[in-house]
Amino acid sequence: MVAEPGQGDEVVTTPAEPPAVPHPADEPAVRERARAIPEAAVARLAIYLRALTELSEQGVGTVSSEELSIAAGVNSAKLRKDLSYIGSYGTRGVGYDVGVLIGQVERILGLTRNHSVAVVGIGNLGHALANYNGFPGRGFPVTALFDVDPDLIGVPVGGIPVDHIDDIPQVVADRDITIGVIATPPSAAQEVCDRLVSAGVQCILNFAPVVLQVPDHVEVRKVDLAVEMQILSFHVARRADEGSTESTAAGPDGAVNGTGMSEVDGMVMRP
Amino acid sequence: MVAEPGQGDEVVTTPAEPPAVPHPADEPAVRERARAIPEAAVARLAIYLRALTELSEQGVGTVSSEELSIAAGVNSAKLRKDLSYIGSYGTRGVGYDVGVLIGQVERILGLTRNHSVAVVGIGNLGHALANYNGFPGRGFPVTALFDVDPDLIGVPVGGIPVDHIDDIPQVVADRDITIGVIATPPSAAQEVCDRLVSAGVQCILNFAPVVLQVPDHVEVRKVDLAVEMQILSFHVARRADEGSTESTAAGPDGAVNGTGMSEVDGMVMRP
DNA sequence: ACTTGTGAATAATTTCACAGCA
DNA sequence: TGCTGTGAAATTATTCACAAGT
Repeated sequence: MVAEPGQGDEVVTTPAEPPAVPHPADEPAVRERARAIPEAAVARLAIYLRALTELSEQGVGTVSSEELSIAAGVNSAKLRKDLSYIGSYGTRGVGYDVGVLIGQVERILGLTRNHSVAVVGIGNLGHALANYNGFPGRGFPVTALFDVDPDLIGVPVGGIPVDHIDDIPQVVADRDITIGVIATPPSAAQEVCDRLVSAGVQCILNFAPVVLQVPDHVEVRKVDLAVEMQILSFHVARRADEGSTESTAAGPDGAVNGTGMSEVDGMVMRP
Repeated sequence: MVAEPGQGDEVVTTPAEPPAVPHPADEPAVRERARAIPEAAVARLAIYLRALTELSEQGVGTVSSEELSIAAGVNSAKLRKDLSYIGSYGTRGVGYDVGVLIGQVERILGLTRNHSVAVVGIGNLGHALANYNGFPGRGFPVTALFDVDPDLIGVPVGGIPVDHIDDIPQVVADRDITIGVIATPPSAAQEVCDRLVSAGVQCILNFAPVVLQVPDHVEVRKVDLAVEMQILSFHVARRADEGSTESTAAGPDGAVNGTGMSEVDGMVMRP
C-alpha cells in the first residue's frame, strides 16, 4: 500500500525567454498584468480541478485545504495560496464548496468554452491521441487530424478522417481549431508549427523533440519523453553514488567516459 | 520562419513534498548532497544534450554558449550557469567542445548505462510507447510490457510479448528494469505503481491522471495531457480578456512580450 | 577580441505562521 | 474551535555584469 504522501506531484516550467529582442530600453517591467497568477500556480490549478472533480463525483460537497491538498499531492499552504490568486471562495472554519470551486477554477482556466484540437502527425502517438476522443474531462474535442502520407488521407482515425496538411488553413478555420498538437517527426515539426500558426492557431502542444520558434503571441507547451526519462536517469545515478561517494574523499572523477557520443532525444512519430 | 528566439523550451521540476511524514526530528538538512544541481537545471541539461547531439551530427566541433543557448531555446547566461553546475568544460574565448560536453552531460545524467524500461498498460498510448523501441537516441530500451487483458498476454507489441502484471516481480528482476512507465487507466495506476515499487523499480513515469503515492526513495515524473491542455486554455482565455480589459492605461504598446512561462505536465491514456 | 565562469542582484516560488471570520 | 486568506520570511531560480583566461 505504500502510505507515505511523499512526493508525487510534478511541475514543469517553461521560462519563456524574456525580452529576446534588442529591447527598446529598460522597460521598467511595468505593464503589470492585473491579476497575475503565477505560472506555477496555473499548472496546479488544473491538478486541483481533477481532484475536485473526483470528489464531486463521489458526492463530496465540501473540502478543507488540507484534504484537497493531499488529494492533489501538494501541501495545504501552497494550495491555499494558489486558490487565493483566483479569489476567496472558501469559508473559514469550514472549507471550500466543491461545486463552487470547480466552477471558479474552470472559469480561470478558460474551460467554460470548448477548445477544438487538431492533431498533426498520425503515427503511433497521433493515433493514440486521436483516440482520446474528447480529451479527459472533456472540453478538448479532437476535431481534425493531419498528415502527409497519401495512404492516410481520408482514412478515419478515432472517427475523424485524416486531412492533408495542405488543408490546414481551410480546416483550422472551418472547425475553429484552438489548439494544435504536433506529433510529427522532429524534422517536420517546425514546418508544421509554422503552418498552424499561419492558420491562426495560438496554442501548440509539441511532442516532437525540437525547440519550436514561434511568434510572441503563440503559446507552446512541450512534452518530451526523452527528457523525462533522462531526468529520471539523473536521479537514479545521483542516488547510486550517493551511497558510495561516502567513502573516499578524493579522486571522484576517474569515471569519465571516453565514449564519443550518443544521442538522445525525445519522442518521435511517423507521419 | 518565425525568427524570434522567443520562448520554446521547457523544464520540468519535481518538487517532491518535503518532510510530509512526521519525521524523526528536524534533520538539520544535513546529508548535504555535494554537487547539488538545481532540478530546473537538470531538465535543461537534457535539452542541451539534444541540441549538442544535433550539432555533433552536423559535424560541428565547437559551440559558444550563445549559439547553443539559441538552439536550446534559453538565454546564454542561464545556459552557462547550468553548465557551470557540472563543471568547467569550456574554453574562454572559444566555446565548448561539442564532444566533450556531450560526454559530460551524459555522465551527469547517468546515461553511460542503459535503463531498461517497462511499460504497463498496453492501450493506445502503451502501444505507441512500446513502438519507440529503444527510445530516442537509444539508452532507454523498452524490454517489458504488462497488462491484465488475457487477450493481450503473450501477444508481441513492438517486438516484445506482453506479460501479465502478476509477473511484474519476476520480469522486473530478470530484465533489470530501471524505469516503469504507467499507461493504465487512472483507476489502476496506484496499484500498478505499488507493484512496480515492490518489485524494486525506483523511477516511474506516470501518464495516468492520478497523483501517485510512493515512498521517498522512488522518483515519479508525471505527464498529463489534460493539464497541458488546460494550461494552454488558460493562456488563450487570459489573452482574450487582456485585449478587452486593457482599455485604459497608456497605449497598448503592443510590444509586450507574450509572456511565456508555463509549467507542467500531463497526459492520459486508456488501455 | 572573444567567450567562459561566477559572485552578486533580482525575481519567482514556496513556506511560515497567524490574524480574522464562521 | 477550525480553517481560510495572506503578509512576511525563506528558499530557489534567473539574470546581470564583469573579472579572468585564451
